[in-house]
Amino acid sequence: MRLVKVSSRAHYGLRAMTELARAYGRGPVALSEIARAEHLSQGYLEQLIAALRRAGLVEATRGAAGGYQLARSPESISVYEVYRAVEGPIALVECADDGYVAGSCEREPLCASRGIWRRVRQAIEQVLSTTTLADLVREVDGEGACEEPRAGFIRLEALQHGSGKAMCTTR
Amino acid sequence: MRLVKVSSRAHYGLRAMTELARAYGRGPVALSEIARAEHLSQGYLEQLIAALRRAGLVEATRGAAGGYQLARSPESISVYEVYRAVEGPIALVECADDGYVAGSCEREPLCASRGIWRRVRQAIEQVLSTTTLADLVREVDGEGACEEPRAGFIRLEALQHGSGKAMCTTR
DNA sequence: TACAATTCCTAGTAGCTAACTAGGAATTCG
DNA sequence: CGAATTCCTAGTTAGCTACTAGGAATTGTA
Repeated sequence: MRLVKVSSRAHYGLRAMTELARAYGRGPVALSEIARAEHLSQGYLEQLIAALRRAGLVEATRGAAGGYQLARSPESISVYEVYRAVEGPIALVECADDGYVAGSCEREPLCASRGIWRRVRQAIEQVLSTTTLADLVREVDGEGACEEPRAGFIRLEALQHGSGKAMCTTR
Repeated sequence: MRLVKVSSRAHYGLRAMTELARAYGRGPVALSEIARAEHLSQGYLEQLIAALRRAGLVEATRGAAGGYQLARSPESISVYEVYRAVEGPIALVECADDGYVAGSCEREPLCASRGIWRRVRQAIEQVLSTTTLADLVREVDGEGACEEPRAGFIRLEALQHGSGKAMCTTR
């Protein structure tokens, strides 16, 4: 019963990236820490962060005391980039998507429903590409959230012991 | 590999509605005719149009020579109404959706990813609710498409014998 | 009055895929 | 050396979307 939905890949991937944005400039953060802070499965997160790494958005440091950090500043990474890295291009309906070859649907010239999906897609892309990780973090943590590193991982540690309340999940 | 996608319910439902918009003012159109024109499964379409009827968007005439017609003019029916009728409210991520009860996610105060999904949802709703069936049909059929009923079901008949090319489907 | 064409309703089903889990190899710090 | 990490690939499972099937009720037409 849900028409347009966001997969957990995108949701989790973005959540991981906001954690890295918060820790920007403080060296690598281990995946276990992110998983704990965001209450996500570490194994699953591994796959998502691998995609983010391949896209050049995060850098990994292997071995003990290793972890991940943003490859660029939070101000320069848009949510759209994160989205594409973990999910690929937005695919609403094939005939209104990016790779669509004009004419491959014979109904095309008379199809009255195509136009709207194109516009919806563009609206989504617009919002995603004009918002950066820094925007998201600032929105919640307040001004200066990304600029001046505070002592320790305040945000990360704050939520460690869940109260049993529901977490944000896809479903 | 698709992050945001439109279900076939919405896509098909909208396509059926654009056909009804084209036939507006000419009496009921049988489902078999719509199914043929849009190359959709009639049985599946039955379920979709039932939802549209319950939502008060179409009216049914039972019995022989029966069929469906728009309950209101194409100018007064937004795509958003169609969407909601067949799919329910837009549900991107539970914590950013309509029925979300503030505070039910304990991460809420620190969650930096919520904001963006709310904005994406609003952008989608904006596009959907400012576009009417008449807009869609006019876009494709040209000016006057919905105003002056032409003779016969030109548009409906035009595509009856498929050339074997791929049709617009969800996948 | 039959019958053909339609709407209406419910239940089932099959295949896909998202969301994980498992297991282990490679790397690096202490 | 060993603990902690990243890295990689191959399952697995449960849910859901997109149907199909079957039949009852309604109504214009011959």
